Amino acid sequence: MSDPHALGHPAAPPAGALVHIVDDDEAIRDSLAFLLASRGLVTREWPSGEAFLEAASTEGCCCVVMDVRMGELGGIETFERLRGRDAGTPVIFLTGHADVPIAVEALKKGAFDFVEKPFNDNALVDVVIAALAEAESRRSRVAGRGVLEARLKNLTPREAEVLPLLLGGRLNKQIADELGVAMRTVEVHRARIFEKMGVRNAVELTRLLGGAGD
Amino acid sequence: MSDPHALGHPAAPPAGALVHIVDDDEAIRDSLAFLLASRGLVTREWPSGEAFLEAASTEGCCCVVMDVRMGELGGIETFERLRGRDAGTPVIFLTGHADVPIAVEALKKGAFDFVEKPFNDNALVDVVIAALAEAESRRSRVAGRGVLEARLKNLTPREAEVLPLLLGGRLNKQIADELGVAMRTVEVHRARIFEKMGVRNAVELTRLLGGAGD
DNA sequence: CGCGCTATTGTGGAAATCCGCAACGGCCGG
DNA sequence: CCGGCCGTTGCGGATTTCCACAATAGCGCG
Repeated sequence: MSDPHALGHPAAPPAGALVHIVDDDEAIRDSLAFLLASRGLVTREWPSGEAFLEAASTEGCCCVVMDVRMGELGGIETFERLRGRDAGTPVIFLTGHADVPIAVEALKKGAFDFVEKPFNDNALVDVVIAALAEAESRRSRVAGRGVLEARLKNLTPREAEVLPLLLGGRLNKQIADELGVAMRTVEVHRARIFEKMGVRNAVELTRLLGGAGD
Repeated sequence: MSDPHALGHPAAPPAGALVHIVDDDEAIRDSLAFLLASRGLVTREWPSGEAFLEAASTEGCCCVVMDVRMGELGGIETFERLRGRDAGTPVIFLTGHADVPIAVEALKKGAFDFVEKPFNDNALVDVVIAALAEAESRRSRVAGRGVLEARLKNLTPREAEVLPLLLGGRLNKQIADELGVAMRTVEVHRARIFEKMGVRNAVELTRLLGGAGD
């Protein structure tokens, strides 16, 4: 097992972070919870993939440590269902069986890491802390995108029509010709777009949206 | 083993594509070469990681199919050295030993795929073709970046100084104040930047460079 | 020394952008 | 019916951007 996204030794976990432990073996769950708690991490135990999916909230900053092999619903399948509803939560798989295709599949599907038992305690905790940092990073990105999308949704239909033309570097005169309106009208739309998007000019808007206004 | 980056059934490989086969077992090399040739792929065999690194050119569109365990220089180490000099060539690892940590490590280090022997012939060919498509895609991206960097290098020192200010959405007057020059001077630099970067206005420039002018 | 390049600056004029103020018409909901 | 919102347009004026033409000074290289 390797140190996955090592940027140096992982620091303290984000505030309010939670580690979900999903395993049908109670002894293992408890043992993991004890280990993580001894490093100041808050955990929540789940006896099955179903239980986890049914009742766990992954809204706050959290990650999942999950066994690959479980009763009805296996770890990989649980992971896929989780991704369907929340793709931002990092998942670390544990397995007691050397199974390369499963490991490859999990990682390619986006699992954060894949750990064979028995594992080194310190190394696993480091992976968990790194996963929590990644979870926090993903949340920040998603939040920023949400603000942007809300602002875009606040544009009127006509403003939304002008936006890509504006981002294309067109003159007001050209846009007016294309839409069959007066140049003054384009100026009004333009000013309203800047105001709603919280920018001062076309360059700031372009930096904010890049190619996303197409 | 899974279909890695499946976008549907992989099409024909890019023109001029080459598959490097790196394995110290000659029989396996020949067998692989035969299989890939039967699907119209051009191959080149290498008996060791050293031989491959020393004499192989990875400039054109190509990918590598490599055994994990080899004599002196192992597959993973060969891969790391290759990445040090050319990070764009996709590498597919083959292994006859179930070894999860190695698989996890390889994928996390950026390997394209990891395949256990014995493997399904058709599936392996599909992975190779997908890897070649990925190689082509990476080359296009790198080429585009090269053109951009050449243009940026063509700017005079003063122009390079004005660029980030321009991309920050600043007025010519503000830039002039900050640099302690006349507004006319800023206009000249600005016009020269547009000309050299092949754009017509600040919006086009911003789209081209995004935040990269900082 | 002459040439090319870089950096700077001024003049005058045109085009583009920005915007306050004002107004009109249509649509929708309370 | 009235008010709010959307879309449109005009006027006049200010600011900003763009640029042809012209010029100077400094530096490096053949």
